[in-house]
Amino acid sequence: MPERVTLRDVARIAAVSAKTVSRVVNGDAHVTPSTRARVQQAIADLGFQPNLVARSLRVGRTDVVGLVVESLADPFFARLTSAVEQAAHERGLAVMVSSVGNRAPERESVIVESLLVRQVAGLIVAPMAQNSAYLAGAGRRTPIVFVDRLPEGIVSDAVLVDDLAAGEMATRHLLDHGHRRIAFLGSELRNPTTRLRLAGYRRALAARGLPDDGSLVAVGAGSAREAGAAAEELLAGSRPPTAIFSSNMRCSLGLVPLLHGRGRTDVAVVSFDDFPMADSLVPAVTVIDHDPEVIGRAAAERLFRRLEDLDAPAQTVLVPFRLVPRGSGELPPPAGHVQTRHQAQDRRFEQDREQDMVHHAGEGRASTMTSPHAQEGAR
Amino acid sequence: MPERVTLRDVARIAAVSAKTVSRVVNGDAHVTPSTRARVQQAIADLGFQPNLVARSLRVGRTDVVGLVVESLADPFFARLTSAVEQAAHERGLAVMVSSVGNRAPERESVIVESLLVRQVAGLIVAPMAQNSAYLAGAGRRTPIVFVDRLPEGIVSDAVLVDDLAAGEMATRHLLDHGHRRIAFLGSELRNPTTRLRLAGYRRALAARGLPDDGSLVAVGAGSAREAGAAAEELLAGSRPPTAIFSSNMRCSLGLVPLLHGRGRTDVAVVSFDDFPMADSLVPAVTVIDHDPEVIGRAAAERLFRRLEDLDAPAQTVLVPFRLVPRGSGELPPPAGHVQTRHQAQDRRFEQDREQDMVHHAGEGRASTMTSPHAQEGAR
DNA sequence: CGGTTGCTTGACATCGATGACAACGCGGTT
DNA sequence: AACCGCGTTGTCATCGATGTCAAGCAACCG
Repeated sequence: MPERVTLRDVARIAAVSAKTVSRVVNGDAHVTPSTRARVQQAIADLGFQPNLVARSLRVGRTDVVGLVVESLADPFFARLTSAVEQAAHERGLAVMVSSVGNRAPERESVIVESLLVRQVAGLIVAPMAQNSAYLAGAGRRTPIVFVDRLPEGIVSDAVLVDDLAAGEMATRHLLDHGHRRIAFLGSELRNPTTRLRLAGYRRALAARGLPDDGSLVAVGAGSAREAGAAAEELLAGSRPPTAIFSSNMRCSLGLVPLLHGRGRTDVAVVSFDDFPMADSLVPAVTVIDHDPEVIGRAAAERLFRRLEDLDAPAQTVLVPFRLVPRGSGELPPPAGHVQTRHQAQDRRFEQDREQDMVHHAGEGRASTMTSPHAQEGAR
Repeated sequence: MPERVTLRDVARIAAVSAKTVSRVVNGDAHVTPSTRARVQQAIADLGFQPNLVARSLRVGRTDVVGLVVESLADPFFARLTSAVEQAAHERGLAVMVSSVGNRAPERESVIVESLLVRQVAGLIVAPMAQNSAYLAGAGRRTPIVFVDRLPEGIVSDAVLVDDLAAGEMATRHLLDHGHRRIAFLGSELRNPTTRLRLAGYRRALAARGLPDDGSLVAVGAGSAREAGAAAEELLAGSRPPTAIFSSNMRCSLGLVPLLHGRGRTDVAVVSFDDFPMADSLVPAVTVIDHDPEVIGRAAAERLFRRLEDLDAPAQTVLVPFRLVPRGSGELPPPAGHVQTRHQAQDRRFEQDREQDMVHHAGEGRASTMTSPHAQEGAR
């Protein structure tokens, strides 16, 4: 077992003090070229590598950022993680990831604490817990950026897509293609994301004066399988929907195979979240695309800036989304259901919301961006 | 900014020494119930949380494992990461991930070193570099488990699928369905995985006395797009293949959409690596399925055992794979090409290799498992 | 009742690096 | 020649926890 090489070993070989070695290692200018060379030679000879744990203890902070997501097996979070990792790496920071698992939102606080005791410099959290107030204390020491979901009970930096506007756009897209019975398929309602997308769905219906038919709203599916079952039930109803807005990827991964399996590819579908192969199916699946890489990078950048200025007011960053028409969302309702037909058929992207939006949240109140931005979607 | 609470603060409040607080925190039995209670009270009052960085410095090792993969955006590695993270979490270990990116295998050593200086307790590495000998020195201090690819130039623990046997099985499957002109689609040949799968392909052909036609081997595609282009070229040849063995997911994600786009779904396809939606396409895609979760967990378990016994001989663990027939791999060659037709049509899994194989590598030589196991696949 | 055992508890050094501050050497000034 | 200033280098303490070892104390024994 080779011995560990420390600063002092190098110092001894180079016949200088440990402090001087430290200076060389850290690129301090106050070292004469000759000593510097001697030290560097000794470092090379011994293969010295500084112990970042010791440095972290001394300087009181690590160069590690913590990332808490629901599941790394979920492609959305995987790509988000990938982007965070890349951005961090560019700044010389490492990333510790922890996944909460969709079973137990209450595990979130345990996971977060396990990162905090490891003295991470900052945290990026995709909150599962209904209320993130428990993080308020921690957030005073360790900056936290929330992603994907707006945290409740805490004012902090956040990076989000405008779920309400996106939900509204998806629904309006189906309305524009003549559908009047549009179902909403979603996961747990305790998830704020689902709630906002549902609110967008309802807003779009209301804008056309359509009733909000509770029998068309199927929420609670925790897995793709359950989502498929929920969809099956919807279609088996007495007045089945002619179109379905699937409000997240998990739902879509349940819904789409079901439709194909049952030969019901006549049902129009818009999926929130793009997914692999969505464009190879027949018909290809129309999606709301929001790029997890963009979200991840934005969150990382936000965190970096926060690390440089701990006292700036909290900011909420909204990242762009767009609707990608591919076929499934442009299917007409069956004859007898058709009522009107709008344009927007051949445009590659119905709307590309190139918002570079940055909102400044007030000191004292939670930042909110639901109302102002949901409006813009109107086309 | 709230002050940092340390052991000594707790000690002062509880009127004991720092050491005693340390004992309570670490569950040391040699503390009387009454002092223990007093200390616990003080800990609770102050909200003390131990500083793991300081502890790590003192005990000389962190409770973090490092994971190096090609790309977290790749679902295979994402799921592998997820499994590693879960297994680690169960042991109270954190995970630092770093992705190398497929552009620059030479970055691998930089990434590995950035984890080593952070004093990770162990490493799990999916090697990109052609030669991993540079890790030999590091591996003496920090245990390393290689996954997915057999490292070259170093003897170490490894967790792998038997790529050669799997490549052979995929090819034989196509042969069994009457194909005689079978193409091989793969990424860079410097990747040992690709090389082994190609070797399996050739072995299967040779076993039937078929020539190894170089014009049917398309390798080098670095992206899905390139794989699609390569496939297009194959099909445009004068004697095009009637079947294609796509040797990894990236290739499949290029190949399959291309075939659908060109209306060439008559070409038989077996894909190495399952991918989302593979079973919803028409025809559904026959795949060699090897579970990244199983690999990840196996690698983590291997690492844990290694951490407990640093001197045991290196082990190579082979994880099971299976061929999942779904349609695309069972397509017959077009009339005039048909020669024979075998059975094995309706069995759900052609073979489920429930190997729980553990190989013990000799001390002095690289562990190899290519020859013994490739044989078993014969059916 | 002295000595021994056994348990609880504390003093101190230590892990490896770095911040604060001082000493030192050298050249230039008056 | 004594002094000053400046840049290089070293000494020492420190970050927060834990291993070592010994002191302190009670019970128990002969």
